Amino acid sequence: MPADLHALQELIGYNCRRAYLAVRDQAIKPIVENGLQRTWFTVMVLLHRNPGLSSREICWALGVQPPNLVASIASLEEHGLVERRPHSEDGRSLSLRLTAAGRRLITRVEREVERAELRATAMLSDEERDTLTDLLRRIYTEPPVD
Amino acid sequence: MPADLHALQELIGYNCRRAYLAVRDQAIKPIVENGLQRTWFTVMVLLHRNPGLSSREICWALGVQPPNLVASIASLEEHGLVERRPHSEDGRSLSLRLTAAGRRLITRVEREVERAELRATAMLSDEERDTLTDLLRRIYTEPPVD
DNA sequence: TATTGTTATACTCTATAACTATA
DNA sequence: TATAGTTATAGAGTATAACAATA
Repeated sequence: MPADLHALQELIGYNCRRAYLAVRDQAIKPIVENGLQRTWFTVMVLLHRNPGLSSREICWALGVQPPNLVASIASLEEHGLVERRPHSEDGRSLSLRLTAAGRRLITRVEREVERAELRATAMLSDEERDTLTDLLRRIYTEPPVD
Repeated sequence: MPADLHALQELIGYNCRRAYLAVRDQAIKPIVENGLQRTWFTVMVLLHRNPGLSSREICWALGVQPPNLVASIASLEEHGLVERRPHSEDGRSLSLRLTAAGRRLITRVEREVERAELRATAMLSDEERDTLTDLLRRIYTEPPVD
């Protein structure tokens, strides 16, 4: 006897969360198979398009707190995927960019993650997938009333 | 100088997660203001429509592991919101249902959470909100290819 | 032998306070 | 004084192994 989930499925937060977990379960596979962690992947995608970002700028872009990025960036540097340089204008900041190895790796992983996401959402048409992405983006880019 | 988030915003998982966090930040307010935790709220909504569910059935419905529900259900019982009865047919199971106080509380909180979700998604029309909910639900109810 | 509820445990993710060095 | 990066730490959330009671 399956439970009646109707009341929960009316909640937008519940649906976002369940869909996120379903997509993540697929997308995480190529990430770990290539020796990365989820946070590393997100940081690397961001640095790929935005070389020279500081740690603080990554925090703003991803909505995470600075202390939670320290270990990830240190690991990325130890693995030779990211390098830290002194910022040219601000002695407090460190300028982050992918190494050549980092660029090679993230190019491949990004492609594999996109394929995994397509598999996880194979029940949607291309148009439905575009609609979904647009609606979701509007929720977190347009600020709430409160 | 805002970072170029274009590559991340192409990823469905990233968009689901950011939208989920934005909605959750609003929906959590009436939950904690009424002395509940997020997990308690979800369990209570489920029990409201499905009196008599066992702990294991709640795990199936919510996609969580049994050990992670033990503390929540114990707390709900201590607070007089949920009661455990021996299952009529299976001596191993415990039948869970809301108390009268639990029903009164979840009725109010559910209404307030719905209002909070509407505020968090006020930039969408009613039709767009329905479309979004439908697309998200299909992702986690229709199983992936793998 | 299998399942329910449970304990113990560990690992990840996230949040806050406080330090240091630079501005 | 304010900010960037960092340390230490604590709290959620989630996962697995193993046990007793029941099937």
